[in-house]
Amino acid sequence: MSGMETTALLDRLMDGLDRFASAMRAEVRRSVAPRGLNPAQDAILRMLLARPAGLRVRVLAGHLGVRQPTVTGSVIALERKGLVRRQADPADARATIVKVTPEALAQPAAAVPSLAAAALADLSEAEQASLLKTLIKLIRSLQLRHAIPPQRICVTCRYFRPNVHPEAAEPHHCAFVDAPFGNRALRLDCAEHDQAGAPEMARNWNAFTTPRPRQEVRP
Amino acid sequence: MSGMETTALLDRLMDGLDRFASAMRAEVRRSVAPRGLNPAQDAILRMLLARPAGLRVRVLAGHLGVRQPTVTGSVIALERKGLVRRQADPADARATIVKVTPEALAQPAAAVPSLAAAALADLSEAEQASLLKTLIKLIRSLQLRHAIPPQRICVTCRYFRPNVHPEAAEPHHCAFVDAPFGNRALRLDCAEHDQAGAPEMARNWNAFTTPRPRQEVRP
DNA sequence: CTTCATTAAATAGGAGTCCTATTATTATGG
DNA sequence: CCATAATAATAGGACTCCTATTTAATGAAG
Repeated sequence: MSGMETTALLDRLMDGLDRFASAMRAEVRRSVAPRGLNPAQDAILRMLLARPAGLRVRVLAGHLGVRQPTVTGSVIALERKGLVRRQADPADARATIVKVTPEALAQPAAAVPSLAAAALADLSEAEQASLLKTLIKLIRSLQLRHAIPPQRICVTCRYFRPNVHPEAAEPHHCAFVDAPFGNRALRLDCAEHDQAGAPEMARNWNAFTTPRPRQEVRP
Repeated sequence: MSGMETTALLDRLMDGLDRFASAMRAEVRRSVAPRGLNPAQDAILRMLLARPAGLRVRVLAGHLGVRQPTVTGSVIALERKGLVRRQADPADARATIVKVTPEALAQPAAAVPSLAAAALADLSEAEQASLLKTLIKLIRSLQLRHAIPPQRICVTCRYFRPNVHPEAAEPHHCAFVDAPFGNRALRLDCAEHDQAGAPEMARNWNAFTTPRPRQEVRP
């Protein structure tokens, strides 16, 4: 506790994250503009590129933290551009499944040198690994609080064996590829992810997508 | 180098930051909505609250990473709500200075318990301090690359004496308040900040606000 | 002093993001 | 079979972003 403590540490952390994130956002906006996209469309596209089987509109909304009609709008814009197509879900005729088109798969990812990436690259290896570990903790926390839907991260994976090689530089083990790995290899959205336990989370994670009780606003 | 290395570490870091930032954004949207604001307006307001003397439209645009007409629009919306007022800059009749009104100052900050803040609070003290230090490094990198305008952070301050107490838990020293402090007290936007050296940065930092050469887009 | 390029902000116009209803349709459980 | 819940689409509105243009003030050069 020092005399310098004029702002809470948490506030400064939020500020810093917000600041860096806003720079990232501005860069994304500029880098996807030549392709005729914008950040929301890019986010949908990136999510779908990692899931060739497609996702329901509702699930997309959950992952992006927006409402269903917002996603519908963006998906329609992407459909007009030929990057996405919608089809009825065979398992439920009410639902729509959104998939990327082969054209979207063919488009190479942005080759724009990102200044945010450059800033991250300036950090030491150790600092990068530690930042990734911290980020994963944060994301996991948000999942447990139902603030965001479950990600396909190592920590929740059936194949994940944390710290089984305590002395090694790569203490964790992935039983799927049967290989040891370290913090710097922890995944955030692994295609081979298999949910371990806690199925009630999967059931509840769309809670935040449902409208909450109407605020009484006095004009 | 492990066999697990399917995605570059930098990509995962960007992903993780993006993910947490998007959750923060969604929370901000929901928490400021009852006040009739939205994230962009909130960002302008927070920036101005830390600078009672007001800022020019252009400077605001630079800090937020958006174009000047965008800020003009948001400021007009805030003016309608009585939270901000515009006045001519006495030093330059072309310029407009935007200031918060006493009403805006009177409004208490959001008391909404933020899940993002809770996730950060879950981290250990050491992890929080290390995250703050990393964020400041990242922001400093972005400044040096002219990706964002100079912040009033300790690292660029005339009063900052880094690591003058090498053995102590609070190794740095602030010559303004004449007190030692540690990484967890590093400031991101200090009202007492006084720019040290490198005045050419202050001159160049609006470079990214000026339109860049027109992209040749073949329709 | 007068021109002229530069700079600051506002304006116009357009695509898209968000929201809250509301509606049409399909699923599901007494 | 029918009430209820769930899925997505639609409508309507405020706002965010952009580019391009206009208006006005500045500052430097002849």
